[in-house]
This record gives sequence, C-alpha cells and structure tokens, in this order.
Amino acid sequence: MDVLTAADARAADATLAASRALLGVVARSVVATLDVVSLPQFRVLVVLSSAGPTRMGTVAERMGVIPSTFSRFIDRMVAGGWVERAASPDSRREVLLELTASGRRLVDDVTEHRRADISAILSTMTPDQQSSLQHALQAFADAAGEPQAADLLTLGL
Amino acid sequence: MDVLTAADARAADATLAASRALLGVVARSVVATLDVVSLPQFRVLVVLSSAGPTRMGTVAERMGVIPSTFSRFIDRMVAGGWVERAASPDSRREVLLELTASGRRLVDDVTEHRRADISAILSTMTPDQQSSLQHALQAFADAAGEPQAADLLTLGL
DNA sequence: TACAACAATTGTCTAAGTACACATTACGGA
DNA sequence: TCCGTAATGTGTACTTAGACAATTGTTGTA
Repeated sequence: MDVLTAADARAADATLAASRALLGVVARSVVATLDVVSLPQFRVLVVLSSAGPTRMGTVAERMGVIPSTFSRFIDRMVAGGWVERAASPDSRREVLLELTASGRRLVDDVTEHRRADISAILSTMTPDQQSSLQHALQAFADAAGEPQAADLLTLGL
Repeated sequence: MDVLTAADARAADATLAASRALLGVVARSVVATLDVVSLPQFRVLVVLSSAGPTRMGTVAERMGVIPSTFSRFIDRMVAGGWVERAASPDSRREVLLELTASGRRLVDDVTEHRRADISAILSTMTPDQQSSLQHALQAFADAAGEPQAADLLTLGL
C-alpha cells in the first residue's frame, strides 16, 4: 500500500466517522415506524411509493423472493391496511399492488420526520456552515452517483 | 416562506440527497453479508465488534429481546461459527459472548468494503472538495450530537 | 379452436425469530 | 450456612419468511 492509498483510507475513515450522525438521523426515522410495519414491509412501501402501482411479480423480484412467498407476505400487508391488490388494466391475470392512504402516509411521515430532524440540526449551524455543508454534500452526492436502488432497498431506504 | 427558510430548505434537500448516497454505500456493504448471516445476526456481530466480549444478558438487552429468546438465537450463531460462549472471569453464572475469527473477519470485511467505496467516491473529488466535505460533515456531526447507538444498531450500523 | 406459456395463488414443509413460563445453577448478604 | 435473587438455559407455542410443487385462471399463438 503506497502513501497515497494510506492517506485515502484515512480520509475515507474520517468521512465515514463524520457521516455517522447523518446515518443516525436516517436510522431514527425508519426505526420509528418499526412498531407498525416490519423492515421488509417498509421496503415494499418504499418501492410502491417511488414506482407507483406495480405488478406482484415485479415487486417480488425486486424484493428478491419468489412469488409464492410474496403473495402471502402481501396478504399480511393487505390485512394491515398498508397496500391493496388491484386489477391490472393490461391483463386480467396480472395483479397490481398499490399503496393505501395509510401506506402512503407512513412513507411520507418517515420522509418528513427525516427532513425535520435535518432542518433542526441545520438550524443550529451558522449560515456559513450550512452553505459549505450544502455545497460539499452536493459534490459528494454527484460523485457518488445514484445509489443502486436494490442496495438501498435491502435496508428499507 | 421567507428567504432564510428557503435557504434552509435547500440545505435540507442537499443533506437528504447526500444521506441517500451515503446510505447506498452502507447498504451495499451490509447486503454483501446477508448471504451468510441474517441482519439480526449481523447486528450482534457489530455489537461484539465494538464492545468486545460482553455478557449474554447485556447483548440481549441491546438487541431488544428477552434473554430466553437470545440464548437460542446465539445457539444458531455458535453453530454457524460466528461467536463463542466463554466463561466470565467475574462470575460463573455469567456467560461472555465473543467473536470468533470468522465473526471478526466478517465485520472487518464489511468495514473495509465500506471504506473502499467511500475512497472510490472521494477519489473523484478534488482535494479541496474532499477537505471541505470532511469539515462540513464534522460540523454537522457536532451540531447533531451523538446519534443514538440503538437506532444505528437497528440497521446493523 | 386447442394448447403451451404465464401470473398469481394455495398446499405443504422447514427454519428463524420471538415471547412466556419454568428450571437450573451460582452469588451474596442476613 | 440459608435463602432470595440473578444469569442463563429449556419447554412450548406462535408468527414470519422462505422454498418447491401443484392449481387456477388468462393470454396468445399454431
């Protein structure tokens, strides 16, 4: 390992350590929902929230489970009132999955919770700090590119 | 909404976007392990990795499960070769839990994976950007205070 | 119009994760 | 030394998650 790589590793460590607080915010927002839905269930809500009504098989595939498992998994979510099965306009053998009002509200609440937490923290920083944070994070997000949806999905994010 | 609030919203948005990128990194590192250990099991490894050998009851409490549940849960992890029960030097009725070499390696691999990902992202940024990112995150961390370990743990962080 | 392929569900089974009640062993103070 | 309490483990039962096989209903095509 040459000098540059070692320095890189230190910088990466420092960045990860500093980012822990940010991760804490996200974790808290999700953890708050775990009383009402499990993490896998929340993942489904997130998928439907971003993709809109989606075929059973498609969501099952995204979740990485086989359709039979998924069907009964969805039974529970329907019973809980988070999602609904709906007829597909394309084909009568397809079943679309969509969020109920409760399901949508849950996802929105998590996002809102997260944003409020972040705002609260930002409000204790000076305008200068806020501005430089904004630019630095923007650069980071650009450098990172879009995260793989499948990866985020695993953690329900 | 006045000007200040709009600026706040922009900073909050940038922070949310960055948190998403960051989560992508973290999630990807954890996802890679889920073939061999479940998320609850990985959480135990994380606890032991940071706290060292720890009493059964203490870890059970951190995991939020009752001791009887935890005992059999640990049976499975012992069978998997990830942790070991060890006699406590303090008291013969206490049982310490510690990582095996495999367990430690698994956690280390995840950490290393995560560090490498961050390094890769940082390497596409200018040194100036890297430095300001680190300082900005540090400022955020200072403003946020210590994240609740329990929240992070839920996601295996 | 048959028939093969497809989408979802149901039948059956296994294992993980969880709780509650109880048993076992070990400590520690009266 | 005795006895209450603490730490862990067992017996039992339930839910969730997952797989594979078989079934039902639908589509599309030879």
